[in-house]
Amino acid sequence: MSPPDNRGATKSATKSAAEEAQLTIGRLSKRCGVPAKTIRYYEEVGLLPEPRRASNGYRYYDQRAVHTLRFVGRARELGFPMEDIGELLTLWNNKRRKSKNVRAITQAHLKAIQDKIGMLESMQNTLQHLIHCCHGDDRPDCPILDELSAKEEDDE
Amino acid sequence: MSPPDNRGATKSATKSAAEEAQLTIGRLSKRCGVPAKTIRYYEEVGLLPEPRRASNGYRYYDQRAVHTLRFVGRARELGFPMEDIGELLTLWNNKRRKSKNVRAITQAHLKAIQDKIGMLESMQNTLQHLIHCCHGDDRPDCPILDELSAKEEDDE
DNA sequence: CGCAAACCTTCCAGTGGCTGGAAGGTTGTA
DNA sequence: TACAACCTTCCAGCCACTGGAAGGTTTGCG
Repeated sequence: MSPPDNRGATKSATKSAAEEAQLTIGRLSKRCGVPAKTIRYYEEVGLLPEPRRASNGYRYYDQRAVHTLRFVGRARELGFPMEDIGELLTLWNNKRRKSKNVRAITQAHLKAIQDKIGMLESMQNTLQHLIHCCHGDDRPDCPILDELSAKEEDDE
Repeated sequence: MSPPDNRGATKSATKSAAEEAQLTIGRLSKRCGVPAKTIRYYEEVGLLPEPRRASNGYRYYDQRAVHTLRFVGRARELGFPMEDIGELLTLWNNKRRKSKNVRAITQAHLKAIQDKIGMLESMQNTLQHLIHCCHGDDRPDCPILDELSAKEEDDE
């Protein structure tokens, strides 16, 4: 039932750096800025490997897990979908990778981002125009509603 | 078991325009550019009123439904969330509305859009920089992966 | 008139990326 | 020894659909 080793090594500098501090999920969470729930979720969907379990069932993580989770966290911040991140992790762990594969994933993701920006900017332009046209007072006349309910010619 | 009235009035100009052509969900779908599945969904979540049902169980829609669904469709194209659209519909149907209420909803939505654009542009900038730095060849060295795995100082 | 294609119906499940909460066991601290 | 603060699993929900199964109805054509 006892936790295995020096997981509380944060304050003691006596332990050598080579001895890996084992982290509970809560500590890993704080270190990487990723909620514990999310870490479990990443594990469940196969993005993160299953960590060692102590006899009490607790997950214990090593330093490598910290790096991996930070990698995932940063990739998520850049908006990469989980599927991409899985591939990026594989490439990251493969010393014989070709950087063009990494680049291709990134390029495709960038394009997806740009497409989204384009759509949002189109919405933005229309909305700004509508807001500009609307008096925004106590009267009912409203170009915004007029635009939303505008008739358009329909064939068929 | 017989459909109620002149739902096939598309070709005959003999019927007066005042007589409302009743549309099946499929026809309404085509007229408004919204999938039938989505129309049922909108009804289910209360965004659209329940239409008349013929004795065979089919939904039949009148001209008013066409206008409403187009309104919803356009609002969705502008990215309004369903909750907002519900409020916009209510205001649209209220002749004593105040246009400032419409404007406020639109303004808040615009801000949400702009926030999203800001985040995406930040991602875009980083991604462009990374892609620019990466050779994208057959060698493993990759600034993109370097960036994602960059160490940062951690307290605690 | 018969038959197949094209409709329509309901219900259930899945998408992405978490997030909240319940119910229960374990650990750390005063 | 009490109790907070962890940890565990499992289930449900978010948004706005979308897909598919299983079954009934209508339409168009030979």
